[in-house]
Amino acid sequence: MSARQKAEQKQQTRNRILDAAEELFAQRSYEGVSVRQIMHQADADVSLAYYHFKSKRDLFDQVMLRRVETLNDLRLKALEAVERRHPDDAPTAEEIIEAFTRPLLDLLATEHEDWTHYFQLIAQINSSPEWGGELMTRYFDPLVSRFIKALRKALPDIEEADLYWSYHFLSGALTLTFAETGRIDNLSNGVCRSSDMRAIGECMPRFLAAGFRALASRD
Amino acid sequence: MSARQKAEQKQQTRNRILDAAEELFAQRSYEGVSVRQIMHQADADVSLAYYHFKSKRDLFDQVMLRRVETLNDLRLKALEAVERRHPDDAPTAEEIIEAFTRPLLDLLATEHEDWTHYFQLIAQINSSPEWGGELMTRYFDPLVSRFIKALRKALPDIEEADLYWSYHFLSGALTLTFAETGRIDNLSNGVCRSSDMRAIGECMPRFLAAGFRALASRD
DNA sequence: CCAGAAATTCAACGAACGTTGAATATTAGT
DNA sequence: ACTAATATTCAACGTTCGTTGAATTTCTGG
Repeated sequence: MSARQKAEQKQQTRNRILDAAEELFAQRSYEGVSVRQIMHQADADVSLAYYHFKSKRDLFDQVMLRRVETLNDLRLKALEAVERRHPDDAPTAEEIIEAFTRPLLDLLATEHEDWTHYFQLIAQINSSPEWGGELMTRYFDPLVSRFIKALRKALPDIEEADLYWSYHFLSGALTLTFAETGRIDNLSNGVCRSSDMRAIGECMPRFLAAGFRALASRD
Repeated sequence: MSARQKAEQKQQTRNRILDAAEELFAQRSYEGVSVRQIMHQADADVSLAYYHFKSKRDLFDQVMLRRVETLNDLRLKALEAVERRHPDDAPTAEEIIEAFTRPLLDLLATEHEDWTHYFQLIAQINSSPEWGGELMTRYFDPLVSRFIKALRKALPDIEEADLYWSYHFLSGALTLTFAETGRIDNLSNGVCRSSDMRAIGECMPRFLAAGFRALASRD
C-alpha cells in the first residue's frame, strides 16, 4: 500500500466517523448523543475519535464544515447563472428564490442519503437560541447577504426591515421543510410526503416569492 | 397554615421546577440539561424533582402540557371571533392567519418572561425529526386541522396538497420567528429585532397570506 | 528484513448522570 | 402536646459520560 493509499484510508475512517456523527447529531442533538454511540455506529474504537478530532465539540464543527462549502458553492453558482441570464434587467424574486432552493432540492433528490441528515442538523441549529444566532451567522451569512442583495434589486420598493423579515420567514419555511420531520405526513394524512422534492419545488418558490412581493408593494 | 394554603405552596414549588425546566430545556435541549441543573436553578433539592414528577421525561411532558391548553384556547377563540364577524361570507386568509398568530404576539408582548422559553421549546421540537412529527401532532393537530378547515373555505380553489404545504411553510416561519434566536438581529445588523412583536404583527400575516393566495390561484 | 511512523486498540481516570429509599423537617387536625 | 400526613433533604446506587496515555498493530521506506 502506498503512502497515498494510506492517507486515503485515514480519510475513509475519518469520513465514517463524520457520517455517524452527522446522522446521530441530526436525530438526537449534540448533547443527546455520546461519543461512544457515534464510534459504535462508525464501527471503531472510542479513542479513535480523539485521534482524528480534538474533542466532541471539534467533531461537531467538522461535521458542519464538511458540507457547508459545497452547499454554498452550489447556491452561489445558481445565483450567478440566474444573473447571467439577466444582463440588463434584474431577475425576478422567484428566480432568485429558485436559485436559493434548487440546490437543496437537487441534492436531496439525487444524493438523499448523503444530505438528509445534514439538513436535519441545520434545521435544529437554526431554531435553537443557544446555537442558532451564532452558528448560522458564521456559516451562512456571506451567502445570505449576497442573496438579499439580489432580492433588493429585484424588489426595489421594499423597505429594508421588510426585506430581512421576508428572508427570515423564508429561512424558517426552508429549514423546516428540508428537515423532513414527518410532521406534514401526519398532518395531511399522507396527502403530502416530506420527501416529495418535486412537490416542494413546485410550490415553495411560488409561495415565498408571493410573500416577498406582498411586502414590497406599498398599500 | 390551612390545608388549602399548603396545597398552594406545593403548586408553587412545582411551578418553580417547571419554570426552571422550561427555560433550560428551551436553551439547551432535553438531553443538554441535567435534572441537577434544573433543580439548582429552581433552588430545590435534586430528589424533590422525583417527588413532584415521575421522571425527567415526565417533567418534560408536564412542561409542554402546562401551557398548551391556554394557547390552543386563545387561538381557537380568536378564530371563532373572526368567523362570528363573517356570518354569511368566509373570512379572508389573512384574517384567519391573524387569528392564528395574534395570540402568540400578544402573549409575547404582555407576558414575555412567561412565554418566551415555551416558544423556543416548541421551535426546537418542531424541527427535530426525533420529536417533531410525534409531539407536534399530539399537541397541536386538532387546532391546526380546525384552522386548515377555515383556510380551505377562504380559498376554495386551492388543492389539498398545496393547502397543507402552505400551512407547513407558515409553521416553519412562525416557529422560527417566535423562537427569537437572535439570528435576524445578526443578519440585519440591528435593522430588525427578534423581540419586535409590532413589526412581526405588521408583516408576517401579509407575507403568509400572500403565499397561500399564490398557491390557490391557478395559472 | 528492519526501523520507524502512522493508525488503532486497551484500560482506566474522575466527573456527572438519572434515580431511589430512608431520614428529617414542617404542618394540620385532634 | 401528640399524631399522622405531607413536603423536603441526605446519602448513595450503578451507569455512562468525555477524555487520556500507554500499548499494540499495521504498514511504508530504506
